[in-house]
Amino acid sequence: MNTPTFRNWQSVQTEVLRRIHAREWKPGDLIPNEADLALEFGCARSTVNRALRALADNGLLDRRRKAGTRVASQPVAKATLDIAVIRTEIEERGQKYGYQLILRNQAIPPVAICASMQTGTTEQLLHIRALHIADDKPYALEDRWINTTVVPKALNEPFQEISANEWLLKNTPYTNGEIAFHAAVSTPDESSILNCPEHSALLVIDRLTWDNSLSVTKVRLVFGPGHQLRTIL
Amino acid sequence: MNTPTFRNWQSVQTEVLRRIHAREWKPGDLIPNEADLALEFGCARSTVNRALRALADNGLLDRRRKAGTRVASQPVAKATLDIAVIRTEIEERGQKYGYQLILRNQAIPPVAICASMQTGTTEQLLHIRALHIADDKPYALEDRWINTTVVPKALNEPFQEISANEWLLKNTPYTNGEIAFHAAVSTPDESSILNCPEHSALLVIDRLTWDNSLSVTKVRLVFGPGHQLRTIL
DNA sequence: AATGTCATTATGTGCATACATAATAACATG
DNA sequence: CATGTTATTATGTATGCACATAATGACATT
Repeated sequence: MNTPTFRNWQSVQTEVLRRIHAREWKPGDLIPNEADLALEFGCARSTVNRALRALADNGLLDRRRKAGTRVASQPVAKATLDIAVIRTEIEERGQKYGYQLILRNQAIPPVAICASMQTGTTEQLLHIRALHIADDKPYALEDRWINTTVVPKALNEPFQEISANEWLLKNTPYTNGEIAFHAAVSTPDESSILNCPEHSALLVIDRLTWDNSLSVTKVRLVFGPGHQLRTIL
Repeated sequence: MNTPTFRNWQSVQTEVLRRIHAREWKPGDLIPNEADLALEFGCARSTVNRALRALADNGLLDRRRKAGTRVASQPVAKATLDIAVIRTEIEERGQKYGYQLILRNQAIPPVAICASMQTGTTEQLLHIRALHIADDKPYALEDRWINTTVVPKALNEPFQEISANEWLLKNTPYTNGEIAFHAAVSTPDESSILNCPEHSALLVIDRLTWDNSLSVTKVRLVFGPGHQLRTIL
């Protein structure tokens, strides 16, 4: 059997994928080493390396020095959700974006917020509540605390036209963050703002971002009923 | 000022990240080309390329041939959720895993399922309902349809001990899939199985996987109240 | 048997070079 | 002036080579 030669790393990747899908290499199996594959595919080892590294990044292969490369036995599917600016998200779906500021003041947040943001319990933060609107219908309720020690410039922003969501993403650097998704029953308050029946099930996203060891902002986004987050595997 | 030399692609990446965070390079800015950066950093162009490519993969940079590399103006945060086998998920949190099969039969699915799986409306599929249990408490309800034309071997599986979730991930190849998250109010049925109050807000994951153009399985996972999906940014 | 040493091995990475490819700008031509 | 051609430029990638590094196993030593 004469194997065709694979000229680029994508085609090598495709062929390796094919073998995994066709179960020629089963989960847990050790696959040939880079040098051998390079020989077989008629390309350089670095080309094979590139292909296998990409697959390992996607969780399909486990690689360890000396131990070799094996097909992941628990093929962990990685769902990558793109968290964009809400305005962009809405506009990309061809809907009209609207925005309405509900509240903007400085206050001492509840202790739970203080604790997670690691700010003092006597420290005032900037509190913003706002509604994002798609095609004149409520889309998501944003409830945010901003650490003004870290982002003093936020104090000069009215957030009347531009949402804190958008302003912060454009103007504030951050190094890392956490994000969590869960479902919650709507409070009377949320129901009236989002114009939905009480006790609706709402998708909630909590996000907390840090600049090095200082908390920048903590935000809760409550989406209207039926909202879906989707992505491909 | 004498610039230190950067010996590896990670340190180049770190330095580029620093400049972005420090706003030396702002969103939308064009950054120097690879050759210049290589010169500045005292390394090879391929090293710079590796670093910038990695950052572009993470959505922090936009790169286009000839046009050059610029800092992403809409820094789209990418939240990567690892979707593992539920048993593993539970065990990794140090909890005891339990499993209970509720239903296993062959039936013609509702039209909505047929439509999304692109199977005929007269075609019988394998229907599985099962409960995943963490520390003796209901964790998630799995409701699944399996295309037995594609996975005939599933017909020989009792799914009494091993969940369909786990069996399929280990035994069935797939090429692509879709996944969606949303919140739903519990039905009476779900409430009793998950042992939660009626009208609880539950996190629901719908997943549909394909092997090339044939649907493999469609599954709905309904998690108990309070369940969170978390990841880091 | 337990422990330590060392050679071996497979992946990880850096570098110089070459060429491919996409996008753009400059230019020429009708 | 519009349009097509060409040169230029920055990224994309393949290759061969070298060396780094982690993990392993074989072997020796206690």
